[in-house]
Amino acid sequence: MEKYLSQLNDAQLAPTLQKDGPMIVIAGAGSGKTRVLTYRIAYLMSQGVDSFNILALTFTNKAAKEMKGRIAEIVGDGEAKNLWMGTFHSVFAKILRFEGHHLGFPSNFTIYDTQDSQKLLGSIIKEMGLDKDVYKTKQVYSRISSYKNNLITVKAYFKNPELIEADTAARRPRMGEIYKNYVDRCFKAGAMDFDDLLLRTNELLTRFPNVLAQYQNKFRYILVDEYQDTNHSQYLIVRALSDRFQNICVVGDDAQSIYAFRGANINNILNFQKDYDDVKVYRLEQNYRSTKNIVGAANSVIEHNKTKLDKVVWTANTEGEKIKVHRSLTDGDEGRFVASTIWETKMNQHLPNSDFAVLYRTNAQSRAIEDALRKRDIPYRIYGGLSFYQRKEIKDVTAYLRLVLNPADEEALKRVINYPARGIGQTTVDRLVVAANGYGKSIFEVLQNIDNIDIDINNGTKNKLKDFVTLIESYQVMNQTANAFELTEHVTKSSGLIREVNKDGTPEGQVRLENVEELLNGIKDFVEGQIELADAGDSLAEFLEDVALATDLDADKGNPDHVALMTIHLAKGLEFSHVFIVGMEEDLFPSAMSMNTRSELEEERRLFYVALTRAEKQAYLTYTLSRYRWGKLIDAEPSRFIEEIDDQYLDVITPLNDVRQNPMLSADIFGDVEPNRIRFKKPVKRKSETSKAPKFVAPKNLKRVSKSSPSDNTNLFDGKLTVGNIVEHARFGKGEVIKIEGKGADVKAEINFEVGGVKKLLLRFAKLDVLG
DNA sequence: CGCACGTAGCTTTTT
DNA sequence: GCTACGTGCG
Repeated sequence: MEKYLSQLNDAQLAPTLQKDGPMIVIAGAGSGKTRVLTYRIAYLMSQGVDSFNILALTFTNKAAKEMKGRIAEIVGDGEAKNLWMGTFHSVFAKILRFEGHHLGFPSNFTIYDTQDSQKLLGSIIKEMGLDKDVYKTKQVYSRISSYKNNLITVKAYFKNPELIEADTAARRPRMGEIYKNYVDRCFKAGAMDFDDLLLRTNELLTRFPNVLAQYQNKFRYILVDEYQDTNHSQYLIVRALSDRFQNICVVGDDAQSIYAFRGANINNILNFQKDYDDVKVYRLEQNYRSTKNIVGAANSVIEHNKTKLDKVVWTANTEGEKIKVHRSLTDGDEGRFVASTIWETKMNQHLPNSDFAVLYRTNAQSRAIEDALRKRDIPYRIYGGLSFYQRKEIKDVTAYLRLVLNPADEEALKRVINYPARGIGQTTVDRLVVAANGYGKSIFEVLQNIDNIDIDINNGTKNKLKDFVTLIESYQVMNQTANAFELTEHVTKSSGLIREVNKDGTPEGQVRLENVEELLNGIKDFVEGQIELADAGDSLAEFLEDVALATDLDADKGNPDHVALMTIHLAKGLEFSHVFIVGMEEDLFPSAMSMNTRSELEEERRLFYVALTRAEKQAYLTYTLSRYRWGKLIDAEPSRFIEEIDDQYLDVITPLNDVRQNPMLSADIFGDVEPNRIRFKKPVKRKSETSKAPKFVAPKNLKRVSKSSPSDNTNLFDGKLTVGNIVEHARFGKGEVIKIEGKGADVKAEINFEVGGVKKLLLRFAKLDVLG
């Protein structure tokens, strides 16, 4: 142990050696917080703390796995194995498998992913006969998600007039009913969504004091990584579990809080000291990762945020290279610049591909980079995006498997009952859903009793339904003896899935087939891994849980020497020698959708801070003058974040000739380009500025009926408005109707939108259906 | 009921 | 530019 502790500096050593009591470690980027966590756990164990009594919550399962690996190196495999380590979601899913029966859930409950949840909400909205353009599934889903993350149950919702009023004002008065139906349907299907894993854990710990006591007693030492990204629901779980022993260690960096959009509450870390008595505060401020230039640049950026804890990150590392800023004409050029720079740098300096990462704000940006890298034969891997397990063909296979384990799983059933096609149409499924709701049973139970219930389905279809039930039941029988791999292989073949995927013979079909094969290989590895660990429980159930909670980062396969392409969010916690941050443009980064409030903009800035601090030696910032978005070329201007970096850390490398000599650009676009300076003037005047009419974008909750061009302000809308109504606008958020004039077909409404506290924008549009 | 075609909406980030 | 869903015909 001493050997390891000697690797720590004094600042790191202090929190590592504090065995008991509440403590917070505020850890700057690259300051070795993972090392502190790792060694602290090992140290606890060396001090006689039983590994069964330690709970460590991490942000990704990959982080947990790596940390466990390192701890195993110190204390040995056997001991490390007993640690409870993982994401909030995976740890509490496990606990809910044991304890969920208290809440009426089966141990084999399904975990609904976002897609499942949204599909279910879509059907509920349809069944209730609501307008799907007003009740958009995505918006409804995120609303419900935020209720759950704030522990607002259905009951609590109906007791809260403010919430009801807010939803009514947003023209969704029946949100509460949707919420109730959704929760009921999930419960009946034996399913929990991501938020339920936390909400139901809270419910469990609150309603069953003996269960709480049991886990308080078990988890005597609790460590939470990335504490700045915990939401209210997670916060309460941690508080409840740590309440008895108060041995709670949270680690985080307020400057790297980037998940407010999914409910993370930065106040959890800002207020930690108020939550427990006698909290020890530690600060890790020395950065071991990056050069002085990178650390300096990152500090100068984060200075612009008002909300932050006191902390000065510094480094003893070398000055290093300045941050290079590069401008391109289009996103294609940007990609080519990235690819050629990677190529030259790795050739000149003999570096592996894995030293390079390309980070972007949105997944859609990966395409141009990808194309350029492919042309240069530079191996790359895209992380995130549509993850493997979300692909259609994979979800089809796992839906069968889910149904085997939990036949009540409504979304899985709807997915495969007619795939591959077996003559069971939408009408039949709708009738089954109605019957299931009527009888208070699952659809599968209705199917099993199809002859004994009153349902309008003809005999031919009934027989097809019976065949389907027999098929699933045969899989259930097989699952009692076969392992997950054998079962899955049998399912894909006998259900006709393989045939279906294979039948079109197109290259895409070929890829889908390969994906299914990859899934089978994955299951095989999983099963074999279990046998090795002598851990063979219900292999299918465990595999499905892994799938449901897998992040793309977790699976590392293929050629390990590749350039990494990912969103900045996904890059948190990682480091690379050379980092390209692409798309440094206004409206993209910061995102157009995150500039309405100071706190949103500050989160974008923290995101940029995270991006910059991933780099060890060299960072590049690239922006373009125009970029393809929605298949259209649109103008772009440099991100304000470039401007916020102190000049001394920047090196503007765009060769001026590149721009001047390009026939596509005349000199007057840029005027006289000053040497070695970026011009933040808009390169081209946009239409919206020159034309007199205000740019017209449809308010979100008004349905467009006519098809006239967007610049035309005589669009016809199907919407009901009255003065004072709140309308949602595609770009600026909420606005208030301040005036309505005219009659019948010539009604005009003026709407005032507040942007960042300032009344900025006035829109006019016509031909509305006006109330009152 | 199944398939082909058309169109709307999308692109902020994820467990 | 792509995808997912809706519509209309066989």
